[in-house]
Amino acid sequence: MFVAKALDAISKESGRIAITAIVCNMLRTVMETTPEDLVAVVYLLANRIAPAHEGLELGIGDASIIKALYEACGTKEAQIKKQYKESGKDSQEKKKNHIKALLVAATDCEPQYLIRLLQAKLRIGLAEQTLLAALGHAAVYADKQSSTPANIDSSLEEAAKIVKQVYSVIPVYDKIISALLADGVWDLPKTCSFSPGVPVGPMLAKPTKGVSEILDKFQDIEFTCEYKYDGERAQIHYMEDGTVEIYSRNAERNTGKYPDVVDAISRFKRPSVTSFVLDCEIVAFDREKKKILPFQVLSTRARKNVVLSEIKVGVCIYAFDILYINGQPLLQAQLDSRRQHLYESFEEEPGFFQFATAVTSNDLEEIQKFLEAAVDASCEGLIIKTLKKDATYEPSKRSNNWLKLKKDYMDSTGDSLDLVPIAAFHGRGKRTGVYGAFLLACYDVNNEEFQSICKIGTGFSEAVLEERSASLRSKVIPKPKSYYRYSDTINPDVWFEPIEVWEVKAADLTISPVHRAATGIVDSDKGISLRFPRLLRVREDKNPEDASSADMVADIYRAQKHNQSNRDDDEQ
DNA sequence: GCTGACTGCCC
DNA sequence: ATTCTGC
DNA sequence: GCAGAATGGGCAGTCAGC
Repeated sequence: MFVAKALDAISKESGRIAITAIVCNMLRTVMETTPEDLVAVVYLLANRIAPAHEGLELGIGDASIIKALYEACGTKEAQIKKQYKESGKDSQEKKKNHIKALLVAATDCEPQYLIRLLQAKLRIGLAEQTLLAALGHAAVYADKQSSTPANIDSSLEEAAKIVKQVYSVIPVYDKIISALLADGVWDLPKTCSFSPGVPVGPMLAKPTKGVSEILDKFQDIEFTCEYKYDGERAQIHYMEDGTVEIYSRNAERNTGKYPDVVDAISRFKRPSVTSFVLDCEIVAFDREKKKILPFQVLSTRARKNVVLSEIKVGVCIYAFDILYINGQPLLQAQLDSRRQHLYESFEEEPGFFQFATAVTSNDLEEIQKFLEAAVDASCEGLIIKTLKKDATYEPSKRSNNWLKLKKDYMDSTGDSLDLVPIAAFHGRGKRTGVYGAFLLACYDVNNEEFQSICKIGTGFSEAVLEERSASLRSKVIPKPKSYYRYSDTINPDVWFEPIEVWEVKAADLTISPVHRAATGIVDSDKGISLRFPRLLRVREDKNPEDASSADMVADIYRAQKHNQSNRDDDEQ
């Protein structure tokens, strides 16, 4: 099959330029021969079946693929599973071969079905941004009049930029492609542009290690600081006809999850406002105690067809930006002007709708204090934003105009623990042949046992991952030790002797349904786990018995803002 | 009707 | 989410 | 610095099997 061959060619290339060229050529061919197929081909390459906000999903994951392969080829399931996980590369190949073989043998609708299986992850170095660039390039070639060979390269670059920009504002391939085929790239920003009701890619922030780095990056620029709330990013669209849509960070339609938010709009919107697009964070909120609740509480909310009267977790909207007001897009406006619109157009209602707490200062100590205050108010940290210059809203971009500062990014602060790898999982893709993730444990001194606390799979350079895999491979044991505490549902590929100690950083500690650290100390039968665990370094100087103890884990958990039962234990 | 595995989507 | 890496 | 690809905890929703 034509597409399959192209994918194969792409997977053999590593350079983005080469990949873009292959995709571009494929798209050109389709445009010239069967333009009506272009949308389908693009969706195929994008690994999607519909725009995110339309909420279609496949419901096919690894487990189903393994089973399907089993049923289709009659190989033993266990064997495939083994190949698939154990020797990733081999199994990747085999899997591909299986699918290839099936494609060859397939009839009628089968190929389509099998290709869908592939959709889980393409992992061939082609993703959205490259596809968009290729689409732009292909459109230049299709536009015979304008492209003079002399400046073809800059034309290609410009076209890629246009397509990416347009996609960030209206992420609907169907619309972009039909506009592209009808009127070409150069007019695309006019023929296909932002429209209320369609989610805009939310602007993202770059991680930053400390206040001094911020002052460094924003040397002569005016900037402002805001609390970074720990909830769910939301983009609220309010249309002229009164319709409301709420979109997630990844452009999923969340309207049905937040009827309470929809209901509150008429109260916090000023009467003069006839339409808007609001950028905000939805945060779980205890209105009786007037307290922000942890993300984990927010995530227990029902997600589909929620009925207003049955809501158990109240929610407060923290608004921080506005992209559209009364028919006028504000994406090109500077933040100070967008903020002015924001403050003028809405009214705060404590516990329901508030503006993100903000301070404008360039004093290191003041910002440091503001960060402390943010953490004290149950926030993750700060977002620091340019205010008047280079301060437009840049959809989908992790722009330098927004920086995020969290306590756990800073070298000197944040929770770091010393933990013992007791098991591992075979890596896939570029981790083939080494372990892809490890199961970590703390040490319970009292019971002399190692209790699982989290898995870890990030923070390793390739070299370190190679070293640790080699080192631990010689410590594999056939069965877990009797003094390992873990859940049966974990199912690692290999178990280890307790030998090494790794220093691990985390953003938070959470009560876990699966991990066993400190079980019986803060909760009678649930353990503690880590949020966003990553490897800092290997502690060559420590023995497993010197790892963080269950008691220490419990202490760190209790020290977290959210978990303090009352305020009496705070220092004066 | 309940349970557990799987999936998708939040972070 | 966080992190690393090829280009 | 971008883009992509490794990987984390944990929730509700879904569905097969008991």
